[in-house]
Amino acid sequence: MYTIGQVSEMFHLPISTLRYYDKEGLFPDMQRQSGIRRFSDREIEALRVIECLKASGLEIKDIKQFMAWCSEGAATYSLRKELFETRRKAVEAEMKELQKTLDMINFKCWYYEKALADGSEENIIEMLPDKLPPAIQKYYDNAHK
Amino acid sequence: MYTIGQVSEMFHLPISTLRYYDKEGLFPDMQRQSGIRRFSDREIEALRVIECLKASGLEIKDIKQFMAWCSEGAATYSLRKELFETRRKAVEAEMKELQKTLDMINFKCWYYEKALADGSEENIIEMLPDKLPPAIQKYYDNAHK
DNA sequence: GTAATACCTAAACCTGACTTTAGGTCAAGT
DNA sequence: ACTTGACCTAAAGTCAGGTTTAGGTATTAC
Repeated sequence: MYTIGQVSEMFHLPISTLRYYDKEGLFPDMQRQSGIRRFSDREIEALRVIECLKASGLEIKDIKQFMAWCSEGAATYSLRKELFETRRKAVEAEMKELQKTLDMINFKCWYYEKALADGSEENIIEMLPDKLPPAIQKYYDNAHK
Repeated sequence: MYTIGQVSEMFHLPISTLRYYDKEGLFPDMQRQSGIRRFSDREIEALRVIECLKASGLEIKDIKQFMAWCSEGAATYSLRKELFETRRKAVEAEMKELQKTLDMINFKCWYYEKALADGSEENIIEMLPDKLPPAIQKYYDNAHK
């Protein structure tokens, strides 16, 4: 059992954020002792899942829905499983997007390195798109698909 | 040369967003013809870079700074290069975060699949953390590091 | 000539996720 | 007794990144 201050330190989250999560219904079963929140292992695990779902791009109101399902027991296993499968697809898509972004960034890093060495961008434009170093080719392709 | 409507279709961005970007200074050199914006190749390329920098997590006001550097010519090559190198680090970090998130999601998918097969979560808790299927082990480790 | 389109601006509005403020309770230490 | 520290609430404020609204111009289509 932990106080809000302890949980705040454990997760490096402001107390105000924990209270906000609680107000939004993310800890539907949290107990209180004369008004004071008691975070049990259940809430600690919930918080880990909250961070995961948030990082996957899920909104607070949908995390609330998930937490409500958790309170409902075995009847919602398949809903919960489907939610995580949808999250998996979303995260995989996001990672692909980020890989494309990284490709373009790498191209730009190469580009400015060349511009710095040349003192101008002129000849870089000229050498595109056929004379690119092979390692840079895909970044260019990606950036100009 | 394109009108705002054509660019809107090319990039699948609302016209209001393009005007907002312009207002925020993201197209510092855009020309107008009797009040109407003319998007040249320069602005089209700028828009590609804007999408890249946005996807990398950069804020609009910092993208504006970058676009201003582009207008200043060769004197800012190294600033621009450093910006992209910083973006590379940020994106790489974000991808690592997303991989951890994905690991936990995969664990949860496995968990609910097992819960559904068993009809209860009881025995799953019991079989943790030593008897996990090897393919799932790292997801659990990650989720409970 | 008038109606439909496509463009324009300034300013207000919106959303999600918090954070801050203002005021209050309660237990422990001095 | 009284101050300190950790907790509490409701409500207002903040911020980024847009979107919507209200009113206007300019060109083409009939």
